[in-house]
Amino acid sequence: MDGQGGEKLLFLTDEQLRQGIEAMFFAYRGFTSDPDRILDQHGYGRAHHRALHFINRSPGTTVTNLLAILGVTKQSLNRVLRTLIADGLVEGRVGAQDRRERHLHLTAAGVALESQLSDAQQARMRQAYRQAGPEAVAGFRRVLEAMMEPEIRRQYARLAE
Amino acid sequence: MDGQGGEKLLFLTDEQLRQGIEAMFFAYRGFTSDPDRILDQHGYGRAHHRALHFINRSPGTTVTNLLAILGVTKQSLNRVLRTLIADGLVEGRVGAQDRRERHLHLTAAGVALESQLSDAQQARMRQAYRQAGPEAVAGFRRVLEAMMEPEIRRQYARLAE
DNA sequence: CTTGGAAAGTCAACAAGGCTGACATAAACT
DNA sequence: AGTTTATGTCAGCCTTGTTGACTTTCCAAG
Repeated sequence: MDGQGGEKLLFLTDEQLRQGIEAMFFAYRGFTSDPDRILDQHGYGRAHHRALHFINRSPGTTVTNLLAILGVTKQSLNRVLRTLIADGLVEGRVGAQDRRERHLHLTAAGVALESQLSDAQQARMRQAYRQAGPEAVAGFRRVLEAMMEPEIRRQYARLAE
Repeated sequence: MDGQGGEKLLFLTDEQLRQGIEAMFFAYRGFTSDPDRILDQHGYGRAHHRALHFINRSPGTTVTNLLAILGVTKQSLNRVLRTLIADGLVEGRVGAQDRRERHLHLTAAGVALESQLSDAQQARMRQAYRQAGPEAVAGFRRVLEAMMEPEIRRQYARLAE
């Protein structure tokens, strides 16, 4: 089912794969460049952006949840979270049922910065989507999903619910 | 040409863009995970991989060329290049016409490691391409290209020649 | 033939953001 | 009462990015 089942798949030459790899590399740079500039002005880095993004996405999420999504150690995340809380962008509320948990929320200031970052990144994404067309977008999403680790893909799908 | 030319483009909701952003983030993690594991065993990092990749791609390229492609400072690149040369994976040949330039080449050992990294990354890419199908791949590429900085897109196109 | 400037390399210092390991505390569970 | 879980924190290390200053080499133009 592979030898000739891949009628159109014969085009998967070494060179094509290599170009796909390079496209990912260069595109990811573009993808992060706008938020990076904004973060820089505020003295933050990409790690802060990621935390803000996912707290905004799932308000009330716990630290453990966030660790699983971000795939970093708690020490690494804590360093970032500590500064965001100290700067009044994030709030950690003690859990109602389980009081060990901290439920993370953005403050008004946190929402403001997240929006600014999000707007910049979304603007580029929108431009790319428009330029490529709706069918390209569907393909883009399918390939990206197929590229994720299965475990991560599940979390990704859960977020999109 | 934009106001209503986007018949199908009305679907660009905030939520869709957000999912695209998350897909990029998670997919990039998958994209780098296999090479990362191999690099770790050799005591190298992603920066070494990038250097090996582009030297392999454009044998005889100069340090300045590489700097432009990688978008880092020469000090940063030099540190990586120095270890690769010391470890006998890369060779820097003095330029024939302009003897200030170093023309970079992989040694046999360099080619071996690059292949190992490349094979791992290509395997994932191939699997994702097959799973998503040829039309999705075309769309994937179009969106990625539209996401790059224009300057970078030109370099990307030049590489693909 | 001198001099300006480009290409390359090096040293030092610093920061972000990963990591490990060890340990503390509070709360929940058994 | 004892164990497990969630979180936080200290200390230290690594990679990989940065800036700034400086040197060496060497081409090319005056």
